[in-house]
Amino acid sequence: MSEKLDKLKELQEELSKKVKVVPLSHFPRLVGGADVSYPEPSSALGVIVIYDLKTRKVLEEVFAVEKVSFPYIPGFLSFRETPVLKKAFVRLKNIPEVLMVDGQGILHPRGLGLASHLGLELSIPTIGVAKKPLLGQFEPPEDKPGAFSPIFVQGEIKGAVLRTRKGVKPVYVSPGHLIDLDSALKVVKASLSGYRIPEPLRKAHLLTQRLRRECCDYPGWGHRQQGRGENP
DNA sequence: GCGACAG
DNA sequence: ATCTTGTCGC
Repeated sequence: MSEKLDKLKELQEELSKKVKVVPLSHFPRLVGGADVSYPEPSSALGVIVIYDLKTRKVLEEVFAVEKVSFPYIPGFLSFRETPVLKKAFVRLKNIPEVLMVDGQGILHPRGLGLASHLGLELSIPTIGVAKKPLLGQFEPPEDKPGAFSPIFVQGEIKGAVLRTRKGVKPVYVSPGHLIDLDSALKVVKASLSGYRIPEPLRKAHLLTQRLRRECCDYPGWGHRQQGRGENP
């Protein structure tokens, strides 16, 4: 009954070999934020927001709805959320230099968290920013914004616990694809704006929740651009 | 065997 | 993730 997962585990191990952990060549200006909500148990709503680090404003927002085709199983989140996020991604006019994803990167049992899997399929740099730990050994970081401590997995540093705000629970950062931990931390820190969640992801999450209730599904859906209030 | 376990 | 209001504290 669970040989299916064994098959997927092999796939993850195979794909993880293709993940590149390297420093980002240039500091990014356009940072994306990707998140998913569920208007109903059978459908997923994916959102990607493009945030301009220079102007500190949202440049573009896109979303997509897709039937859920996989259950939530810790360690296999990417098979559930990657489809709808890819669908939303192709609707972007502006391609982000790096995409922050709500979930783990290489800090995963088989080195292929949602951020890594998505980055691999999109061939763009991605960063995993999770609100809870999935695995690893670490010490709590100091209660000061920007403070962080490494997360070890079998003696190797795979990510970091980052304090984004004083007196608030930290977030778990790890490289997704085409980026390393140092670059990832720099980007996440530069994307903070006083809240626990970095701005690109926070904006994506807010939109994901707003659209979830605004009843969905009708022609003309899927695209939102700066300035204009609604859909083209 | 038991507990943990991203969203 | 989702079901859900008020309340305590910086």
